[in-house]
Parts: sequence; structure tokens; C-alpha cells
Amino acid sequence: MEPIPSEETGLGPEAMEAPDGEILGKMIRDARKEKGLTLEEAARAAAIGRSTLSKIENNQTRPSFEIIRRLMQTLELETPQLFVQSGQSGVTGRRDFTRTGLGEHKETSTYDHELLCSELTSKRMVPYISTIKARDVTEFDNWVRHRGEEFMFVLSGELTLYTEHYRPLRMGPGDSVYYDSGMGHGCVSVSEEDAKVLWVSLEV
Amino acid sequence: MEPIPSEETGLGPEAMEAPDGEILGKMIRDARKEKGLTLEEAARAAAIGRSTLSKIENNQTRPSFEIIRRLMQTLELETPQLFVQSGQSGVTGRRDFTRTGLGEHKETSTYDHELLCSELTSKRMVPYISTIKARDVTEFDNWVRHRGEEFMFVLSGELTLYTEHYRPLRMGPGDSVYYDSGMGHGCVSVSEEDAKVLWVSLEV
DNA sequence: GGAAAAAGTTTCCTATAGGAGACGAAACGT
DNA sequence: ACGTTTCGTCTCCTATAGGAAACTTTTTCC
Repeated sequence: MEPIPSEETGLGPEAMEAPDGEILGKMIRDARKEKGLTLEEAARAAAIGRSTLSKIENNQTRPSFEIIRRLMQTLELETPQLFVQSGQSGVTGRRDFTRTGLGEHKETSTYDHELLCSELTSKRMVPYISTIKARDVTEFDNWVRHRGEEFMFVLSGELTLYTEHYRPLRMGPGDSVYYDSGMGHGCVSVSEEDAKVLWVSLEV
Repeated sequence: MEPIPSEETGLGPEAMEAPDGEILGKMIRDARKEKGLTLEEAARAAAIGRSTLSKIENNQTRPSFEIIRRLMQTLELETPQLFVQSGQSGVTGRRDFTRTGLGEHKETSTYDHELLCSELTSKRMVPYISTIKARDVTEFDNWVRHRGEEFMFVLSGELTLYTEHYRPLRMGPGDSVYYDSGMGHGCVSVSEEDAKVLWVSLEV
């Protein structure tokens, strides 16, 4: 077995990678069994060869996109599912959430966003860690708004969450919120240091 | 559960699309242009040949699944796209993730789940904190499985994430994973103390 | 247990996917 | 205009995907 980069801050994106030789076949076989189909039946339904399907399930070939597409329809495999599992899966290693490294980085005057598991493109939720810079605020007006829902979890620091429809909410480590992100919202760090927040966003 | 029409993928109105001959190439070319990449750049980024990409874009070949997958990652193409072509808000505060009070509590031999923001009933994502009890495990077989996607973030402790299709992954505080939860998965704490994990689950 | 049938694997062959590099065609500057 | 560079296509070749059928394994039924 290959060495596992467990020590490093970044288990690489391929930490969990399995040359999808490993995964793809098992998934398809599982899906077929699930439906109680034989090789013959499944292959015919997908209009491919019996032997071809066998090889695919045993990872003895690297099937074409077209073949996979037909199998997906036949076995009623969800697309995201297939890609989530067969792609370099979304493992982002990052020892200690005070530090980050991997992932896309977007910085604004107030926030500092770090996408998690960004190498996984087809996911429906978007997780990221934000550093909220300490600053003074008397009146909040800088609303953020985007269609969907959002979950927020405070990792460190003290902050105030302003929302359009509720009164400001003081939050600390371990506190969490769930809200409709179409509602204007925004955070302000009230501690000396910056605050760290984990966000998981779901677009609608 | 609804029966899925045999012809369609069940993705929605714009879901299904024709024998890809026509459309696949165009989509990829559009996506590449969108990102302002040349054939050379895109091909290199996706680790495929320049000529191969050209042929794909011109529909002169029927690419393998693997090739398409790499291109999707590189061009950040959404899967469904490829295959087809606020009401209520709520806020919950909760101090310190070492203990919680509100929320439903579910305990099993291995896990100890604490739902977050549970008084908000209509949310689509389900966030919860789990305590994973330390224990010895030689062979993992206790798979958890549920349709959807899941994001996991380690708050404290050291644990090993077992998944059906990948090799075990050692994780520590700050590490995160995103995966299809239809794939069997499960955690084992490998530290002395129990491990704490934040999960956000999305049912499909 | 043994024969027959069914399910799955492997072999063999042909068509073609995919990469290297040649070639062509715009788009520079001088 | 002419070279030079840069982007895209085309040609050629090798490795291999995919199907038909032979072969092997498992299941079923007597």
C-alpha cells in the first residue's frame, strides 16, 4: 500500500483518490444488483455488450462516456452521485482550522473566504471557511443576499450576526445558525482577533 | 418514491438531451471559451492531449468517461448541465460545541448525534454534531448509507473515515470531506478521547 | 450427486480513442 | 511584404474499447 500523507497539513486532493478504476466498477455493479438485473438484462437494456459490462464492473476497461451515460439511464444512477464518487473525491485536508491552504481564495474588505473541497465540482452544497476581520461597526448596512439556505457555525472568535428580519445575534465558538440566505445578512467580528466561521451554503 | 420514466433521466424539464454527437462538443468548447482558455491550456490542465480535445469539441470522437470527467473538473462544468443539456428563516444560537442542550438527541453504540437548529423544521440541509466514541476496530463493516450528499468537518479528536469506495482516511481537527452519502461510510475515533464532528447532510 | 440452465468471465478480433507531431491559418510585430 | 508566434486541425500510429462467442463458474432442479 502506498504511504498515507496523514501528517501533512494537506492531505492532497487525491488523498482519497482511487483511480476510478477502483470505484466505478463497484458502483455500477452495486446499482445493477440493486435492481436485480443480470449482466445480460442490464447490458441489453443499455444496448451494450454483455462482456463489455462485465469488464466495466471488474474495472478491466476504461469505458467511453457514451457507454456510461447509457448505463446511468438504465440503472437510474444519479449523475451527481456518479461523479462525486468517481471523481477525485472531495477530501480537503487541513489540519487545524486556524490555517488553510488548499482551495480557492476570495478576499473582500470584510471577509476572507476559503472554499473547502473545491476540487469536487459537482456538489450541491458549498462549504467554506471565512475569516471575519475585526472592525468597528456602528450601523450595519452591508447586506449579503443570495437565493438559498445557509448554515453557519462559529469556530473561533466572537461575532455579531446581523439579519434583516431579526435582531442582531451575538455568537461565539460552537454557536450555529440556519437561515434563508435570501434574507439580508452579514457578520461583524466583535473580538480583538478575527473570527472564524464555517459556512455551508445551498443554492436553490 | 416515484417511478422514473424509462426514457428520461428524471432530472427535469431541460433534463434530457440527444445522442450527444451534436451537443457534447459544443458544450465543452463553450465552457472552455467561457474560461478564456486555449486548447493547449485546457488540454494541459485536464492532462489530455491537445488534439484529443480538438476532436472532442468537433465531435470527431466519442471520448471516454475518464476524459470527460477530467474536462468537467477543469472547466468546472456542472454534471446535470452536461447530461442535458424565502420565506421562512430561523436563527438558533448554541454556545460552545463541547456541549449542547437544545435539539434532538440520538444515541447509538458508536455515535451520539445532536441536531443543530432543530426547531427550524423546513430546512433542506440538516446540520448536526456527532460525538464518535473511541473504540478499537480491526475491520470496518458497519456502513451507514442514505441517499444524498454530506459534508463533514472534524472539530476535535482524531478519527478514521471508512468509505466503501476509497481507502480509509485519517482525519484530524480542521479536516473536511465531502461525499455522496449513498456510498457506505462510517467513522471510528482513533484518539484516546471521543472525536467531535460537524456534519451537514443534504437529502436528495 | 449429476445434468442442465443461467450467470459471469475470458478470449479473440476489429474499429477506434487518444497522443505526438505535422500542417494550416490567423494574428502579431518589424 | 515577410518572418514569427500562436491557435486550431489533421495525419499517423499504437494501445485498447467493445462486441461475439468460447469458456468457466454458479445455480437450479430432479
